[in-house]
Amino acid sequence: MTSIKDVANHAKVSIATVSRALNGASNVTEATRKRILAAAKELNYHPNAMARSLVEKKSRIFGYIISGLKKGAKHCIVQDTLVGIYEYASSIGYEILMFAVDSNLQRSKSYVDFANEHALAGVIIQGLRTDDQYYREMIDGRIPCVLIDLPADSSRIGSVSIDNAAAAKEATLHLLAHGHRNIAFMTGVDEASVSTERSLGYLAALQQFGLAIKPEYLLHGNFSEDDAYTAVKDFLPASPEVSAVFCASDLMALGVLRAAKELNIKVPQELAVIGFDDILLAAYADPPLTTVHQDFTDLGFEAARMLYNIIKGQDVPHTRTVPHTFIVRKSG
Amino acid sequence: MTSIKDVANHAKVSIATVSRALNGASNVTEATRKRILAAAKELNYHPNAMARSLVEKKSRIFGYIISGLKKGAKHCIVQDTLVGIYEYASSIGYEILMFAVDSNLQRSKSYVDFANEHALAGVIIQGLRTDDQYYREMIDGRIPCVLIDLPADSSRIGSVSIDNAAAAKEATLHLLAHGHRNIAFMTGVDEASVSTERSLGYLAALQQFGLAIKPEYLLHGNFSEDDAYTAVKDFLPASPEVSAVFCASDLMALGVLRAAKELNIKVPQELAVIGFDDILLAAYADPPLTTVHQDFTDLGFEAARMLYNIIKGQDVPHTRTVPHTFIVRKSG
DNA sequence: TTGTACGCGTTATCAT
DNA sequence: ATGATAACGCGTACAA
Repeated sequence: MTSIKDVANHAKVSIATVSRALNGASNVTEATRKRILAAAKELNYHPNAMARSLVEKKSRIFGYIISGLKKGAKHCIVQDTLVGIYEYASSIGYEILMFAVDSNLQRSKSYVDFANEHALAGVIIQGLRTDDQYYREMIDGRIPCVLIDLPADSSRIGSVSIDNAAAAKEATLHLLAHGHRNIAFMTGVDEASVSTERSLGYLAALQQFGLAIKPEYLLHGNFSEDDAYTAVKDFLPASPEVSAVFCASDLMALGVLRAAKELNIKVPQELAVIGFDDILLAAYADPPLTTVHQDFTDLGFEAARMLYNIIKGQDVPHTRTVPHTFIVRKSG
Repeated sequence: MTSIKDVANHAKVSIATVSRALNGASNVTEATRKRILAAAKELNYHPNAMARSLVEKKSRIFGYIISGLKKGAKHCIVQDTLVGIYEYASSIGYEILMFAVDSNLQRSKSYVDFANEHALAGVIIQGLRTDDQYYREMIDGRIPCVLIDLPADSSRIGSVSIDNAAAAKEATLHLLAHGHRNIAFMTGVDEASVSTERSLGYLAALQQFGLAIKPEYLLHGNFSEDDAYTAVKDFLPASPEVSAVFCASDLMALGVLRAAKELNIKVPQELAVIGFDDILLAAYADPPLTTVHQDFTDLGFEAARMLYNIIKGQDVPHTRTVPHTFIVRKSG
């Protein structure tokens, strides 16, 4: 590999001048800069990323830390988010280094160690639960973090998500506007903040209509298709007055759809079902799912952009709400 | 950050001894090794990846180079593959650095530069066309490569894929066994080797049945749902004798399904449709797609495993065929 | 404006 | 078995 030394020799200058010229320092004659740039191009010189990171004590790499990267996922959330992160990162010459937590792999190190070892410029964290074992250590550390779908509880770190509460309220209001009065809510895992937000939106809508909250209408699906299926399989026959189920994720809505089919309950005639996320399968479900669309690519892009701003010390808001869309299809 | 120096001071030895102890060199007293390990653990020491890579002239990072990472993909191929790569990589303490080509981003550098800058231990390449501008430079370079779905044309590089020809033949034979004699084939982009392989399998099956090859039955869908839709929209009405279409990808099969629905052609009664890949949507299509299942997570895992073997100089085959499954659903 | 020289944290070579 | 020290390629403080 050609190093800065080669360029220096070729351009008849010292390595210091090469470094200055290539990094846009002002104190370099235009003539020598030209010569150096030409030499660099001719030799196809590219700075060694490790050497640079070593001396700068910081790499030009973003870590993308995700929980729940596992085989056979029914949605492309990681991929879609990655597209957005990648797009922004590549626009500023940064790379993406992956880290998956809890993919039941035995890892010898935590993502905190991971981030430190590589002197990551910053990390984007997604899918983590606030009770994760390394969460606090990471966001209290010296490496800038942006969280996707987790609230930022410190001014030092960033957070991007859609307005989950508003979106959930919107969905519930849609059901209410269509005459439904006994609406069940299928929540995800309690430790995910989006679960809380979405249930808050659901409750707010009921309240707006002056409806009483029935605790027995709160179902637990753990963001899992199977768990949701199991939950409603017992619940629906026992609660015939329930005419709609709003699910905190499409996957759970799919589980509800399957249960309804087996119970011979027609959707949407006898039971309206609304999901959340608008995963790819939502539009292809039978019937197609009415749901809240969130654009994970936008989320990823905004997360990366915010991370870079934080790194550069820009004084920008550390919380960003990305627009969502309520999509009415056939299921409710 | 705690460095090797801190550990050395804490354990009252030189940094050289620490390095030896931590890297499992034999010439270290068991007593001092214990002391060093204890110190390392107490100080939560983790070697600086950049410093190590710099001196070793090779990082412990795999590059994952993909073409076609773009927003709104209808399949999770990248994500699924990543899961497999990640699983193997993390089992050997390696990380994954991403690189997307041609996502119409202006990148200042090629993936060859990318790989060199980071002194990648090796790269896994997916979705690239053999006529890609940097392809030869990359695989002729000094960095080990494993290709997914591209044939290896050199003994230095690896290649993993399913047996595309056999799978395509299997699918075509299925149609033939069900009495179809006028079977159209929707191919992908010609520069993708899987297109060639799959059309070869199609042709082999016809030949086995002593059927003539009709060039007009060869449709071009460019692996695109819309292109496939357009292609059959004209073709099907003009060729009523065609009773089956075998598509080189599920996405194209989805396009055919859409066209058939608009043309009021019943699938599978009047037209059998078979896809390829078994993307998530395949099972949810209407009717569910009969298709060839390929496990991208396996593909990724095997690619990473092979890459590591090549790096370690293991004398193993550089071509690996991962099993596929023919899945009969309702469409054909 | 340009060059010299040091340091980043590690591995490896050579003494001891 | 252990320690001192040279490299790895780069940025930068300081000297010229």
